[in-house]
Amino acid sequence: MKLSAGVEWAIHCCVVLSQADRPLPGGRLAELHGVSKTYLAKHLQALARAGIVQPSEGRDGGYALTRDPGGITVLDVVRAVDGPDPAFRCTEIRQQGDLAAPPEECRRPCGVAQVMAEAERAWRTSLAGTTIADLAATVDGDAVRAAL
Amino acid sequence: MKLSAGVEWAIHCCVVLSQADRPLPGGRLAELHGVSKTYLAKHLQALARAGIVQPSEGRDGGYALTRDPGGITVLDVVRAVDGPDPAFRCTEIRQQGDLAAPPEECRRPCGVAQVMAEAERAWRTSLAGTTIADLAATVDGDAVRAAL
DNA sequence: TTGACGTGGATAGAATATGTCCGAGTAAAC
DNA sequence: GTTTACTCGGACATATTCTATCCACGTCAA
Ligand code: FES
Ligand code: FES
Repeated sequence: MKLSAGVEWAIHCCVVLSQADRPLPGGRLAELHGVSKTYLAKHLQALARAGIVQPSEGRDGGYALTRDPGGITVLDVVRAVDGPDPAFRCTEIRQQGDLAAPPEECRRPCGVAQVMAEAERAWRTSLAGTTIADLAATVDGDAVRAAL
Repeated sequence: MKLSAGVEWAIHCCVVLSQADRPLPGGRLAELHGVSKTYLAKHLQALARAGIVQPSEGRDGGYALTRDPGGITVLDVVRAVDGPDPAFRCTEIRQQGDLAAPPEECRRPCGVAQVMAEAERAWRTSLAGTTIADLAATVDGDAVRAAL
């Protein structure tokens, strides 16, 4: 199991944006974290599609959060960047091969899939318990604002 | 985030093995589930390295569980097949770029990394709460044993 | 002796993640 | 209103990983 590296970038960008009072360009956000401008832009686009950040074009444009940092959970960002697909995908192998179960036993989802789904639910619940505002409180907000 | 498809194969194989009273060859396990023999063999080797199954070589050889199904958790199988690396890997981008935090502020792990680690802990805890024996109780054991 | 089986590595192909590029469009400045 | 600089957005390569296959070898039971 592997999570896209862009997740770390995106969350940190959201924390920085929560400290800014005006839109920040994608290139500036990349410089602040020392990462690829163009690749970060791709993830910012994903955040925009998810409705987490609002892009403004033209000169002095950039990205800004669409709502209060306390209303954006870490899960929102992770789902936007990494995609909403669950990590475990059941391919219904119980219906294939020599010991294929009859269809009437497959109305209920496979027990294995249920366990994996429950675990992912716990994972998402944990991520949803922290907001960008919570994370912003753990960093030096003054230093971030001074770097604008 | 994506989980290896071999995880599904491996868990189902462990459930089948819990119903068997003698070693089952890897090729037979593949036929039972209708999957690639050679690729499944690779995952079975991973299970063997993790000490979950015990291979027996030579004629009439095969794989058997090393301990009671009640002592093997789903997490054990997932870690064996998918690897022990955490899904989220912090690259310490807070120490890079224009707003690099000074080292004295980086003694504690980044708050973002803490949140992600806590979520993965919840995921693993959930997986560790179910054993192969629990899963075996949800399938038709008679049908499996009849297919031997 | 023989045949079946697991082990490990080497080897392709497919899918995905990562990184880069340039054009269309926009808003500010003059 | 024109110019200009700046932005986003998607299309385009590259690298890494996952998936799948094959073969040579050692092992064990019949
Ligand atoms: S058939 Fe997919 S998890 Fe059991
Ligand atoms: S620096 Fe890696 S998660 Fe914050």
